[in-house]
Amino acid sequence: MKPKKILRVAVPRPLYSLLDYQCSETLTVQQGCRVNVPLGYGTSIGIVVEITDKSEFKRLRKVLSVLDKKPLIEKSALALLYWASRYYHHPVGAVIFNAIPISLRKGKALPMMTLWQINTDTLDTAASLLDRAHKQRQVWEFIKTNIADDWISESQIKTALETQNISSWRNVLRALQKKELIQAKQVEARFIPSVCDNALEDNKTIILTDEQQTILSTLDRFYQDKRIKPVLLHGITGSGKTEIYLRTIKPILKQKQQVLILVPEIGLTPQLFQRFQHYFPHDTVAVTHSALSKSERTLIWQAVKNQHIDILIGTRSAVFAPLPVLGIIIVDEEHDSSFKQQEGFRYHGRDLAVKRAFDLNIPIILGSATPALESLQNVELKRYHYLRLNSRPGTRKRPEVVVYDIRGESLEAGLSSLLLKKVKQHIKAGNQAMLFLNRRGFAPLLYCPSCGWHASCPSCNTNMTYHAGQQKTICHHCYYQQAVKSTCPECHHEGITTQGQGTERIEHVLTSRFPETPVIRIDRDTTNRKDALNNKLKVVNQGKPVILIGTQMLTKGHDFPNLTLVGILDIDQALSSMDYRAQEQLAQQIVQVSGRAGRGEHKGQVLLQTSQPKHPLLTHLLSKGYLNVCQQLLSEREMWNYPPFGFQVLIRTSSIDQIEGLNLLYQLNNELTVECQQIPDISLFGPVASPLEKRANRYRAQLLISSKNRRVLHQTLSNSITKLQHYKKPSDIRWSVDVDPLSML
DNA sequence: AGCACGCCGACT
DNA sequence: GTCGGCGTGCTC
Repeated sequence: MKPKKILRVAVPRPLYSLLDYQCSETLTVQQGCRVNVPLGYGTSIGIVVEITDKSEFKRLRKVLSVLDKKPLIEKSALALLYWASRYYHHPVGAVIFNAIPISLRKGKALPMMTLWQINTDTLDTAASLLDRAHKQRQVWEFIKTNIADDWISESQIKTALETQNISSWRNVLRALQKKELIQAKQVEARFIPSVCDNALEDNKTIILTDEQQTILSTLDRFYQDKRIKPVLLHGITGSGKTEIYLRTIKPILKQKQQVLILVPEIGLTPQLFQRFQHYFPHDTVAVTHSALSKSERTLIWQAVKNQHIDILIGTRSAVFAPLPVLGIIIVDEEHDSSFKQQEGFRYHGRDLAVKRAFDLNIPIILGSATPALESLQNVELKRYHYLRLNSRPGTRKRPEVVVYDIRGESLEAGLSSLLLKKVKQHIKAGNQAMLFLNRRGFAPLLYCPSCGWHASCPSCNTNMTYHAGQQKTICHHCYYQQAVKSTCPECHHEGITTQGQGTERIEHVLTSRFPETPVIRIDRDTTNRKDALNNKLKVVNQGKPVILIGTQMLTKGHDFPNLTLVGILDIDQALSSMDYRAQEQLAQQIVQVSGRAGRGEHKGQVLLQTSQPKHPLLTHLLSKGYLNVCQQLLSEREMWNYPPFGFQVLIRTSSIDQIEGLNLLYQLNNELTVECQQIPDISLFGPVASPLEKRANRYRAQLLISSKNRRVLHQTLSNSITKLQHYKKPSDIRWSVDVDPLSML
C-alpha cells in the first residue's frame, strides 16, 4: 500500500483540534503554508500545522490548493502557537490566524514589489529602438549604470529620476519592458529601516563595573552548556541591565542570528529602540508598537521572516514573531503583568518566550529589579540560573526609605504635612520630587452629604470616578461618562462633594501650594495624545525643579536624573487586599518606585505614607529586602497550594441575567464534583460572582479549579470545555477559560 | 464562526 | 400549502 500524504490543518473557526486532509503527492507543501480546503458545505483557508501519513479518520477530503510556496509562519513560531493553543485551551485556528497579519488571513498574496534590470540580450538593438525616445533612453541609461548591482527597485528609480524631472517614470518603464530592453521581477516587499539620526559612538566606551564584567563572563560560561537554562537577571534599578543585554547579544548578531526583546506594554520602547540602534548601527532594529498600521505591521512581519531585521523589540505578541534564525530572547521587566493577555487567548508572553527558547535551546534572559515569585521559585528548583546586579555604577547611592504613620493626622487631599514639607525642601534644593498614586481622576467618589446619593455606573456595580478637568464622572471599567451638576440629582441639595483622591486632585493641591514650580501629571488621562508623554518627559529631563505626579506609568523604565524625593501615597488598600497576589505586586511597586529616587550625587529619599506602618510586609521589606519578602510570600503560597506550588485555571461566565452564568457553573461544578471523587487531586472553588460582578451590563461569575498536578488539571479543563460546549444554555451566555490566571477580576 | 437543517407560527 | 423565525449541531 502506498503511503498517504495527510495534512493536519488549522482553520479559522472556534475548533480546538486540527482537521486532517488528504493531499495529492504532486503538491509541494510545507508546514506553515496556507491551503484552501473544503469545509462543511463550503471551503475555507487553513494553515498546515503537521504533515503525516496517518489519521484517525477513515474518509478524508482532499486539499484543494496550496497558496504559499514557502511557509508563511516559521517552524518554531508555528510549533509554539500550536503548543500554546493547547496549553491555554484556546481554539487552534483563532490562535494561529491571530498571529499573522490581517491581510494574509484571507488568502491574499504577500505584498510584492518590482525590481528591474537591463536585458543584456538586447543591448545592441537598444540604440536604434531608443533613437527617438529621449525619456526612455535616459531611464534605460540609468538602469544600465546599475547593472553591476543587478536588480534595482522602483523606488530607487523614482528618486533618481525625480531629480531629472521625469515624472511619468512608470509609463517609461512599461514602454522599455515592451521593447524587451529591460526585464522585471517580483520580490516580496522590503521593509525600510528607520534611519538612526545621531549614531552615538560614545556609549560603546562605557566602562563596565567589575560586577557587570563578572556577570558577562558567567553568562558566557552558561552558554557553553549543552542544555541552556534561562537566566534570571535580578538587577536593581539603575544597575545597568541594558548594558548587559547589549553586550550579550553582540556575538549573537555577529553570527547573523536574530534577537527578540520583549518589553511590557508601556511606552518605553522608543528609548530602548534608540539605545539598541545606537549601539548596533549596522544592524536593523524594528519595533512593533500597538499604533502600527496594518500595512506597516505586514511589512515588519515579512522583514522579520526574510531575515531583514536583526533585532525585534515588541510587547507580548512579538513572542510569536516568525524569526527564522532566532539566537536569543530577552524579556525585560519580566515580572510585569502586562505580559499576560487579559482577554480572549489569555497567554503569558514571558512563559511562552521561555518555552520557545527551550525548544530552540537558545539563551533567554529574564531581567527585572523585582522578579516575579514564579521566576524566583524556578531559580529555587534549579530550572533557571540566577544572577544579581547589586550596585549602581558611579556614585549612585541607594535611597533611604521612611515609613510615615498618618493615623491621627489631618491630611490635605491625602498629603501629610511631612510630605509637603519634604517636597518644599527638595524643590528648594533644586531637585525634583515625584508622588506616586495608583488612581487617576480627581476623586474616586462623588456624593451628596445630605441624602447619601453617590455617582455610580449604570452599567457596572462600581462607583464612578470624578474628573474635575472635564466636569464629568467616568466609569473606569466601561468608560461610561456623565456630566456633573452642582446639585444632587436625588434631593437637589446644593453641595455635592467628593471623597478620596486621585492624581488630578493631588495636582490641583500642589499647583496651588507651589505656584513657582511646574507640576507635571503623568497618567492615562494626560498622555493620550501621541507625543504628550514624550513632551512631558523632555521637561523633566531638563533637570529643573519639578513636581511629578503619576500612576503606574511613572514607575516603569524612565530615568529621572535629578529626582531625589519619592512619595508613595495610599498603599493601605493594597495592604489589606484579599487577593493573594496583591502583596507581591505592592512589594514590586514600592521597590520600583523607590528605585527612581536618588541619582547622581544626591542620595534619594522615599516617604511611604500609610495608616498601617507596622504591617509585616512593610517592616519586612524595609528591614530585610525584596528577596526576603519573596521567600516569605512563597512559603505562604506553598502552605495554601497557591501558584507556583499549585496550578490554577479559572472558568468565567458572563450573562445579561444575573443568575444564568452562575447556574451554568453550578451545573459544571456538580458534574465535576462527582467525577473528581475518582480523581482526587482536583480542588474546586466556587462558583461565585466575580469580585466585580456587574461590568458593562453583564453579570460575571467564575469557578476556580486548582491542582498540584498539572496534567490532571488540564485533563479536567478539557473535559469541562466539552461539557460547556454541549450544555443547553441561553444564547446570550458567554464563557471563557483562563489558564494560570493573574487576576481574578 | 458559518452554514444547513428542522421544527414552529403566520401569511398569500 | 410555504415563507422565514431561530435553536441545534457539525466541520477532517
